[in-house]
Amino acid sequence: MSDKTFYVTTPIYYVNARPHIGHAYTTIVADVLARRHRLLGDDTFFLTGTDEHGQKIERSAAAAGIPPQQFADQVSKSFEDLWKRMGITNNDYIRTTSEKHKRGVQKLFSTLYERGFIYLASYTGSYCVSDEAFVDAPVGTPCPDCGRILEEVTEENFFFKLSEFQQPIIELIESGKLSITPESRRNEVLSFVRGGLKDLSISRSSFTWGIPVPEPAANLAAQKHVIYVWLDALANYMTALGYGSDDEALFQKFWPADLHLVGKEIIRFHCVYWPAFLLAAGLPLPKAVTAHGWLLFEDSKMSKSKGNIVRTETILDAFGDEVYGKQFPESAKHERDLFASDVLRYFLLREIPFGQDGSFSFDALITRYNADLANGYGNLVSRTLKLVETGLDGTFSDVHNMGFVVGIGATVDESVTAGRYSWTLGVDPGTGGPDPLWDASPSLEQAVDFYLESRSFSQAIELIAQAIKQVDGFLSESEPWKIAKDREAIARGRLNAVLYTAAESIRIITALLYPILPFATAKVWAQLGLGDIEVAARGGELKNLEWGGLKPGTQLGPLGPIFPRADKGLAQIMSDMENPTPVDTNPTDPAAAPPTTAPDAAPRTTTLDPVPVLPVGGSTALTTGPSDIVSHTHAKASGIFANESPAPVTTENGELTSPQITIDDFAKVELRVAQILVAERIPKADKLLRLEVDLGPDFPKRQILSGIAEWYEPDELIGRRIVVITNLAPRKMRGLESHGMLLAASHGENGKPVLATFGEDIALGSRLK
RNA sequence: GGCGGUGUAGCUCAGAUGGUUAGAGCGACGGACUCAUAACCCGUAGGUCAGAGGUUCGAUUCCUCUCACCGCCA
Repeated sequence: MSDKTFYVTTPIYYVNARPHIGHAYTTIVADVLARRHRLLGDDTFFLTGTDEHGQKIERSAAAAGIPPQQFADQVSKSFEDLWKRMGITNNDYIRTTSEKHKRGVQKLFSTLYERGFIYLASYTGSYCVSDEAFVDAPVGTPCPDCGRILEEVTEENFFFKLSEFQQPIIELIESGKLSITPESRRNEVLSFVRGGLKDLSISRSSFTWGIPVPEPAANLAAQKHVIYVWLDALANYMTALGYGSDDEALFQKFWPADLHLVGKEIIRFHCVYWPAFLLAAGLPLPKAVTAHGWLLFEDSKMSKSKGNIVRTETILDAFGDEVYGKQFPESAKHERDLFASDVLRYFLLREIPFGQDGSFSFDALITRYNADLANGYGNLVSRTLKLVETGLDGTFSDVHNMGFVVGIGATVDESVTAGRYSWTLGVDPGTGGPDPLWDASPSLEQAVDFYLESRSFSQAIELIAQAIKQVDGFLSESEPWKIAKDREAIARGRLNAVLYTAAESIRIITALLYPILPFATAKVWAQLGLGDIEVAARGGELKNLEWGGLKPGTQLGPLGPIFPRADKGLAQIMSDMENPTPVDTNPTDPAAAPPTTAPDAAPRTTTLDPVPVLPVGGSTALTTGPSDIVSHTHAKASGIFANESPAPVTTENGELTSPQITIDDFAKVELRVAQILVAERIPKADKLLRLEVDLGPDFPKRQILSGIAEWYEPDELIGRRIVVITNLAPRKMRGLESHGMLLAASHGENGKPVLATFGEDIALGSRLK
């Protein structure tokens, strides 16, 4: 093990939302880097975890009717469980509700206070509950960030003297002491800081779900304060290492971090606030912050309100069971998970130029998998090793090189823009020896290393993919299957040479792919007869790769498919898993169903989670962006809400409401008792609220859109028992589907709705008749 | 409104400090092979390099403007 340490972090994920593919993306990137550094021999620490404090969590927990800690425990566990399923190799899992963390945060706060960077002051302004921040926009208007209505809040708060750090931070960034990538993000941060920094409020007294401001500062304030969630959250990077605890050994060893991986939406917190806190506290600063883009589903941003969030579990289950499980019916679930995780890792890193927003779709995932992994890498391994098995009895007699040079045709120079290189194998059918010209070239490994270090994952993989194609092409040209039919000794020597060249190339390629495909490369490694790839990684066998590592006499392991082809139908399966058909208790006459009229129909319909879920309040997750900005192409709120409106104009089908009906007509309407679990505004929709309602254990939870936003605040609705028409045909509004409507009386001139409710206790799901 | 970015083959994207026929992968079509996971290999796509103007012997690559989309800030 080298003396070098490497400390990489993901953001800690906010437990307001359950994990989705965006979280997995960040975590995968960190895992790839951690694995790469471990195999290089660096003493590596990889941290992830969850961010659990704040008003949003407090409110979501209240909505769920459970204490915040219990709420946080449940969601945090869902993240941790997912990382385990995916074989993520984080060294620790930090939770901001842990005692260790709380003490560390209080120490940081105290340090800042003692050093004179914190003062108490009163402030009145527009406050966004969702973002937990004062916002520079009028009270009552939507938050420019997330679209939720701003509230006026007056608070006596502790402030951090951020304004004193403008110059130091500019210098820090310009000098490169703090590296920010991609370049565009760096420029954004710089221009933000140049625009001036205001002192930052770093405490809250309007809620209690947070870490208390410690003595003696706390004594200054009339009320109890909790520490601002961002100060709380950012400190995790140190508290996980024991900062502020009795044992700071890890902190001494690994701090400062080599790399904070973040989503582009939280770059400012990491590149301005965080360095300022550390400068003020007199602590070393992280070396680099790298921001990645967002994952779009097909072409639109994933968001809860659009219902197009892809859950990682869907991919694990679908690829694991439908692809791997079909090929290996006896395989354990854990093995399937790891296989599917590899597929996702490969896709995200290969398909998306790192730093940019990337498009995710099930079709693209399957296409990429089949083309690169099944038909490419997997097939190459398969055809090569089967020939070795049948033609050479599974072993080689000697090291050969049919003119393959594991080099590239350009000098790797960090000043050179990424993307200039292509890997060229110096195939020399004549001499069979490496072309001396190539010897001076950087190796494929060096080139891949360069790209990985610069976080150009797609280019690193592309280079490897080219190598795979080259070897495949070499095999096709050399036609070893024809040589194998000739039993002459000379032919046998040539067969040895051809197949050794291919197999050794595969070994090198496999070693390079290990951080990206830890599960699949382990299988290939074993098939090559090289044993356990994890052992090889720890033993330094996956670095400084040189030709000849595959020793003559090594017997191949048992062969078998690595990447079974995925059927195109898998896309539909995954899509269905994300969009379970809503259970209609009364099947609707299709002819009566109104057409889906939303002009801007979202690519996918809304999601009603098929498994019992925690109700979730807001919609912002750390890595997915400040939320659900509805595209401007969405139509303005209009008459399509008529069916939701209390105004007695028309029904869903446009019938007048006045004519008499029979008891049979009434019997067609299914009314049931429901409880509102989640209520939230839909960005840029003035009238519409999105509700999730519980109809008791016999029915799935469902989403209802209701045009009552002008009269009801979301929070006052949560927990209320209401009446819902459950067999109304689903209707799509603003890209979301509404499955039913709620009953309300119209009141007064402007038709203010009053929700129908009950004076007595009543079981959820009970039918009104 | 200010600053910045992006706009290249059906799709996803490379690329050029300005210069012979603008590239790759995927998809599609044709062919070949049959060792391999119906895979691999070879060939085919004629795209006004968003639009207009300018600089230049010459621009898709530089400059200006326009349009579209996006980001940061206000």
